[in-house]
Amino acid sequence: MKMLTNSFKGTFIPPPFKNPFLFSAILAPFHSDSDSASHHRPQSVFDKITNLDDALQLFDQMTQRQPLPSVVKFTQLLQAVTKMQHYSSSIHLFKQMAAIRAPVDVYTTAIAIKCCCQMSCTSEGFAIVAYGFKRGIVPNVITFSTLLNGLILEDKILEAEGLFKKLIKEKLCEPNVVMYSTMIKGLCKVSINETAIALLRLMDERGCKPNVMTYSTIIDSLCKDEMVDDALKLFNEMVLHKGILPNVVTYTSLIRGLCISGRWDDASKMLREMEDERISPNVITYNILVDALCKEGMAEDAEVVLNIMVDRGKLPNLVTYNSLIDGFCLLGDMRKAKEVFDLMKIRGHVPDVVTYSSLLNGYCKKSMIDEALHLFHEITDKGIKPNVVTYNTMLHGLFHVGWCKDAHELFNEMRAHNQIPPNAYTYRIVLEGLCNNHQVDEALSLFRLMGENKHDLDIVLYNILIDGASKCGKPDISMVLFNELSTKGLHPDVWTYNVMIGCFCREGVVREAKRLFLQMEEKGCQPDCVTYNVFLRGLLKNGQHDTIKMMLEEMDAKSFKIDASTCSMLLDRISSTSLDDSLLKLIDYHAFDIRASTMEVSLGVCIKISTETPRYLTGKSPTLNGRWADASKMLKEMEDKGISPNVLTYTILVDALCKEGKAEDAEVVLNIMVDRGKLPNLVTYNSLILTSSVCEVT
DNA sequence: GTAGGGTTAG
Repeated sequence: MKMLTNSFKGTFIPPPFKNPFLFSAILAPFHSDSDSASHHRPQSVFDKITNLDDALQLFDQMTQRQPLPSVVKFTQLLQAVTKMQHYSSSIHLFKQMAAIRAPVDVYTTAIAIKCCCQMSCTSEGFAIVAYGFKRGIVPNVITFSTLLNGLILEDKILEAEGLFKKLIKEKLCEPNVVMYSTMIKGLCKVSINETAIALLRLMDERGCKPNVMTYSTIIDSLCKDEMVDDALKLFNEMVLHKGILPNVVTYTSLIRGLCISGRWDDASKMLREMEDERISPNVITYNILVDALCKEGMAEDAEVVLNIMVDRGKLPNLVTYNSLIDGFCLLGDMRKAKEVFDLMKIRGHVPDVVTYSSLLNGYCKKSMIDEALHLFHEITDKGIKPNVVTYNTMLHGLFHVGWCKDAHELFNEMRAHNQIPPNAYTYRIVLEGLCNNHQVDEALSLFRLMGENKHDLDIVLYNILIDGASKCGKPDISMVLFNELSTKGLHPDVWTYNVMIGCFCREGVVREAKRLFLQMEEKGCQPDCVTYNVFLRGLLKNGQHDTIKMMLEEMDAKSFKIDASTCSMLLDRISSTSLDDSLLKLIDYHAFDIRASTMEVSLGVCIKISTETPRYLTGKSPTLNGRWADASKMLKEMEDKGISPNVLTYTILVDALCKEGKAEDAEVVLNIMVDRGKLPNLVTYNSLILTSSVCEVT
């Protein structure tokens, strides 16, 4: 709080009113003793205050009046300042009121407490309660709800729960629907949805009826945790059993939940349903659709949504444009991204750090490093403060093109200024960047330095290093790191095991890989699809064919799919007759979705460099479904980098084209690969044959 | 006459 007050320690020199008309309007009630004209006034003249300077000057006038204006006038002024979100000013005014013994009551203190809470200083809010006590102000359910909300905003859920229980136990106030809803929000914030629902039941039992906000809070939380079906169940209960009408927020949460679960049809049904109920989607609803479509690589569809919203009179805002720009950047379509960028400026929106970070990401992704660096400097020139995401994006871009020295300098700049401290992602990007550029030793020494600085040494960083060391031919480092996990109190996760199994297989120590494979299950870490694929490739590579059949059967039982490179290896071994071709039956070609996830794995090198970049930052995996333009660009990019496509690369293209019904194009690719001296293999022909036979039947 | 809770972006 000292910090807050310090910024105000100078004397108050009220600036001239920006709006003289407003000045007289506000002062009018104080000049006349008669209130006869009061019913012609709007509800409160304080509503008319639109800027802080006017409010501060008015406050100054009020404090000089004799006698002082009523507590209500002061409270209204304080509320006006608070509504403008000038929380620190509100607190300052409240303190001035206290200093001059201006009247305060339970309403005034509630506003001041809210301001403290909004500034993440809930403890100051409690101090105000104590101050109020001294002046005979008894906190009520609103005061406590505000404090409860403050603790939740600060992520102090346990303390919030403690306060909530104390209030009930000591009968300090009777919780009402707002207080219950606030506590429910806190529980939802840490994803304890079951407890939140239990509290919903409890309040009902205690005779406090939940309302649409209470339900919406839980529905939203379930949606965020991708438990949309549970959310829909609760939605039905609310509407059908409790007769509570959903509103735009309820629908918006559900639509978002359906979108993130990829349930586009259901999302559009829900949109129709809400419109049938005559609830208009608002800007947020539309923005969610725009954003979800962009994240799925459907920026063009998102643009259609944007135009629909304009048609319906809902003006897109900064968030809308930022999502769309990001969407086109993700697609690598910088021309469209720039087009939207220009459009938003024409329509009067000022691009912010998010806008610029997206564009930066787009340039980095396309290896347009000069453009990226130019933009990076332009951001500061425009007076926009780059944030940690901006820096992370730039760092990622520099590593991606192998400019390790520049990346290192930028990283040092971040650390030196301490204005923008690196976060967990920064360290991931830097360590991974160094490893990808064969600088494992640098990565390792940086990592050790971080340990001294007591940075979060999480399992993800270990995974990056273990993998990096192994891939750079330093398996001994991988082993050391893996073995020290337990001394750091860290538990290997499925990634760690996958990386280590891959490491042992690479080194030809299949026995050790197998030991880990068995160990992970014992330790409660279930092998995933990647584990099986990695291990299977290890077995194939090292000629250990005896357990392969069993592995394939296990994968089948768990519905894990074989990825492209495993499949290719397997077929290669079968065709070279060292493996029983009855195994072919175990490879389900129809289930072999080579287009999307497999493509990522097989084109690993390229994808790592480019497509994964933005998704990596958001923690989601890329989807390349139907992104032909991108695929072809990627092919060009890899050729530009001197990486020749191999049989697998071509086969993926052939298969993807076949699955899209473009068998003729696939045949062209087949001819190209032959021309370039890459011989089509069994999978290549199978893809083509499968398509032709389907065509003939239908 | 004056106070509290739920939905969107990198």
